[in-house]
Amino acid sequence: MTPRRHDPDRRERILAAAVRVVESRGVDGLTHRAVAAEADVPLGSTTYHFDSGDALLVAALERLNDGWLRSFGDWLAVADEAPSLTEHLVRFVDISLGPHRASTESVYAVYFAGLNRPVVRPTAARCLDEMVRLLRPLVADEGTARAVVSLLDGLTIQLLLTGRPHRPEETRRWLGRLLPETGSRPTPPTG
Amino acid sequence: MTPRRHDPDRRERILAAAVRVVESRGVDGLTHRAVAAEADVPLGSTTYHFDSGDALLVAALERLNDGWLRSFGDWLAVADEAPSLTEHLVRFVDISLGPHRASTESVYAVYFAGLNRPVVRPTAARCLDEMVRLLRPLVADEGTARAVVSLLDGLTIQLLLTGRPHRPEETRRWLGRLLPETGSRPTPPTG
Amino acid sequence: MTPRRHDPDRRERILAAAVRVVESRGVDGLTHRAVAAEADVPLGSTTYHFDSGDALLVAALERLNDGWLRSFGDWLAVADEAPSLTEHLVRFVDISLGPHRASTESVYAVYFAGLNRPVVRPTAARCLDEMVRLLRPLVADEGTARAVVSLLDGLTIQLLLTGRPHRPEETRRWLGRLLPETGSRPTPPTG
Amino acid sequence: MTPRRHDPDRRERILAAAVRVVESRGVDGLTHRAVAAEADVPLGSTTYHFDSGDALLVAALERLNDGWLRSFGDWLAVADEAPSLTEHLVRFVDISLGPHRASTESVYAVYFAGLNRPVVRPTAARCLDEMVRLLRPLVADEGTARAVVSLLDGLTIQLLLTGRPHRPEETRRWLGRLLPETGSRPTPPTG
DNA sequence: GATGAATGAGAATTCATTCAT
DNA sequence: TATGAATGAATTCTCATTCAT
Repeated sequence: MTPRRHDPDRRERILAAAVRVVESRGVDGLTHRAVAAEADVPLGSTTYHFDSGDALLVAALERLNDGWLRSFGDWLAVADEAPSLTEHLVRFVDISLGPHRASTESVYAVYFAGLNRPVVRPTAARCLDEMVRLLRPLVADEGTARAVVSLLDGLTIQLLLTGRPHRPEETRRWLGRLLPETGSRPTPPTG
Repeated sequence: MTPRRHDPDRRERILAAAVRVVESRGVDGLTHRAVAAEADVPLGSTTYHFDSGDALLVAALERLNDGWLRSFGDWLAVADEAPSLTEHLVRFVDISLGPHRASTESVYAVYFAGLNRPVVRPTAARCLDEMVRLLRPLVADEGTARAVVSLLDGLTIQLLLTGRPHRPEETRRWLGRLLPETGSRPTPPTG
Repeated sequence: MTPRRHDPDRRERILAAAVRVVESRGVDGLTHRAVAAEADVPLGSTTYHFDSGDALLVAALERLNDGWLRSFGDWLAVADEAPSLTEHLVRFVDISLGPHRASTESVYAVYFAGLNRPVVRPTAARCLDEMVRLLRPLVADEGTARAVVSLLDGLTIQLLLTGRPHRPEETRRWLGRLLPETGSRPTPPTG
Repeated sequence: MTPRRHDPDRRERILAAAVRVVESRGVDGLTHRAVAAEADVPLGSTTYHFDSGDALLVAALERLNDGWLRSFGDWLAVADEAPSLTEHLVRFVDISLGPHRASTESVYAVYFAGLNRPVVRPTAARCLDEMVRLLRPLVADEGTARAVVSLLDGLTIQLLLTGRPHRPEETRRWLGRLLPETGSRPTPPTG
């Protein structure tokens, strides 16, 4: 480890390292020690900036979520370039399970952490709520958005766990049932 | 701890204790020591019967799955008493999130443990595949079964994490889209 | 923590906080960090004003002693209003173990900290010597004063540790043996 | 550290080492690490036998007490060889502060620990009660025994802390006031 | 077979202190 | 002068696993 007495971005570098640790070793592998090694920083430095394991965990998972939500938002932002929302989402699943599989696994690991540890539950919940919020303007109502997110989550988890290849035509079939796209514009939110 | 020399059900009791440990402390809390304490058995006894941590983990999660699958299977077995399959599944979600919430949380913890640890991935996959297999005879085809399981999983996880109350009419609405029950009998599997 | 730049009483406030920390968490709980939190002051500020742990410890214990000695002195100052010195001291024990129990425990913690840590030994010794000095004018000679302080200390410690209730008539009985009050005035110090 | 796979007296040796650590470094210096080093045993071995710091502390202090109480008991057992009980106790103080000063300091450190930490309070209380019990048959009543123990404790603490030399004639003077030895045998307990 | 004991690794955490600003 | 940041050393504790009996 290079000694570095004055290092203004220390906290930032630690956090980035924490994310990399989660991505490479899973949520359980996130320890102060692992992060210190990954960030090339003394152990005490990690505990200085994140004084408890929970603090480190929550910060890392928040950042992971942010990245995922940004991707999702960016993707939805160009939904109008696709033939249909269904098609656009099918493609999202495809990418999530293909080139982005690693980060997809990490995000679903956040859900897991949320089930086991009360401290991260808000983080996991925020991720879900935010996905719904991003999807909302493109569909008929909030219930639809929630259902679509549920189906996407359930499908993705199933495919991640069973290792079966993604069959876009299946995804299209079921998403289509939830999103009967009539050609009319989605109803804007009333609130 | 009571000494108990000739104890033919030792292995069985350890396993039952392991399940209780997972249910009460989560997957991360499953350690030889915790199980030994819960089973009122010496530490060495747990390592004798399950010589690695993974062995213990997998055995416990398999058993958890079995319990869950049995519930699911039993529930489906009386599906014909319900007004419709949709209605029957809505009710299942209701129960899962209500009286059975604790064991529901445990089962989803198995899923996500599967994401983090390769050794449990087959266990988690088996659970999903088995749910599909149980549902298959009641729906049009295997794809439908998979989609229904996905939606149920996604919905349940969403409700567990956000803490929102279950709204049966919403669940009914979306399940109904996947299961357009026409009154005709489901197509039997062709295989 | 409220930023507070020009704060002339900073040192004073840190010291007062240190005393509160000793009273609430014991001598072992006295750390720079705990004091910083209690005083609502940055950590660096505590190390600036008290550059070593020993300095902080000694300063806090000195102040604790001062408070105790002031109480003891004030009490003795009105000894002539009591029927006898014995009676007055019995009452002091009563109060020490009753309403003032918390601060009594702290002061005896100072004594014993003196046994463990050479740096505080002078502080503890000063407390004892000062009690003797305060008592001296009211009794026959310095030896008597020392014996009375010894008995009071021994009794108090015994009652604190065993949790037995204070029996004033017992205290009166034994103090009376050391202080055979004949009605004659105490011999003034010869020195 | 010599590896020693099978070591039947391991626990015993750890405990003995713990006592030596308390005697040499004080109660605060008693850590698993220090004990491991002193006992020439791996760290894990100390945590195996005494799984918490409190367990180690209590065990060590109990043993320290036992040694002290044995000395005190042995000393009292030959009280009839002395000119008087007072004289015998004066001599005990003399020895405690002289050749046995180190172990005397340790025992009073147990008192200290009792004030600060609830877990050792019973140990400290037991020491006091046991001293009273040992002394009881030699004096008029239990109150006398308690008073004598109080005075001895108070005196000893005072001398340990102030560093003043023991003045046997003073001790004799005050002990004599509590123990007006009339030559008659002490009243045996009525219980 | 069964198990108490042993062990080494690694976890979180706390801390006094130093240093750069 | 004051202080946030940094750091290295300790501490407790938990654990999976191995081993001798």
